[in-house]
Amino acid sequence: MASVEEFVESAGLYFERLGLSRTAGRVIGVLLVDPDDSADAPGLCEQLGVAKSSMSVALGQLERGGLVERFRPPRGRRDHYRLTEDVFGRAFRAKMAEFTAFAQLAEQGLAAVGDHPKSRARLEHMRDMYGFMGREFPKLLDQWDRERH
Amino acid sequence: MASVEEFVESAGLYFERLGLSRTAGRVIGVLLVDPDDSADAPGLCEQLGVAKSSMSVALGQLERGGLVERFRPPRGRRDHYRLTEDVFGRAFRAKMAEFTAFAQLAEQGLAAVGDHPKSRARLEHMRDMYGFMGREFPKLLDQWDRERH
DNA sequence: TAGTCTGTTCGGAACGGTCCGAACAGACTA
DNA sequence: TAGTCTGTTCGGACCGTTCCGAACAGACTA
Repeated sequence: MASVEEFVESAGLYFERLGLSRTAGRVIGVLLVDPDDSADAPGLCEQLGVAKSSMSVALGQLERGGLVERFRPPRGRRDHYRLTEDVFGRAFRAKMAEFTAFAQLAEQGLAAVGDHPKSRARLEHMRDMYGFMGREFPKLLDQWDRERH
Repeated sequence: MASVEEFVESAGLYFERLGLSRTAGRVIGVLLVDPDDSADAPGLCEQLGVAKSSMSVALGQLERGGLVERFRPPRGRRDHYRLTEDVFGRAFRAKMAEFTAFAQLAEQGLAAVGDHPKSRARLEHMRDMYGFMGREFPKLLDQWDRERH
């Protein structure tokens, strides 16, 4: 119940629900508990029992998503990967984008629906609520930054 | 760009990313713009071009998730479905649960990892940040309720 | 009771996403 | 230049999910 393997497996599950692939999620799990700050692709393949091609696309996903960054030590031959400084800040900002996207979806609905009062009221409620969250959530992030640093 | 069909299709896409099936998402789209407050299963099948078996499982998902509720008009023979009063409140609360789940994932990591300072610092940061969001987000919902009603 | 209507459950088909091994491209070494 | 190492891309296989049509179960009507 407290082994690193189990944690990595859980992380794979959790991050998969965020839209990542299972492998990408497990990579994040490894990087979270790794005593070193970084890992390299062959090591990750070995540790997770995954082909290097799959690892390549998983790491590409993570890099494009800004969750992981790639670097190469001086005089090194292979890339290393580590979590970006504010992985979690980024994850939260992605959530925020989701809020504004839903507000826009409501706008689309308002543009499409006629002038039925109930429909409009529903969609306006949706727009206002997601808009409110989209505005307030970043403030929460700022508050966290202030209280922490 | 402003037709109801397109809106329903968009809604299907958007809610699919929240973990619903495509069909369930489109059902929500229909219920959002429907001038009446409700729809019945045969009508939804007709409108979305979907088999009634698929509709049955989609509506079951939505009902179990608390997004849609089922009722039967007096002397009626068939069930009707409508969005629950605070669909969006529920959606936000689900997000909140996600936050606390990630805080717990961090706890699991802390229990599994040794005493490597960097690993612990990362995981404690994760735990604290998601914990903070899990505590503060409900307040945001309360604030919204107060300002609105 | 037989017939009709509503909704659920089941087995199989279809689809999208992920994975693997192999081929490939570029950088470095000898 | 030939050989080695690292990382990417490609085609095919696999897996889980969602869908459909059909069979089923329950409530109501005549």
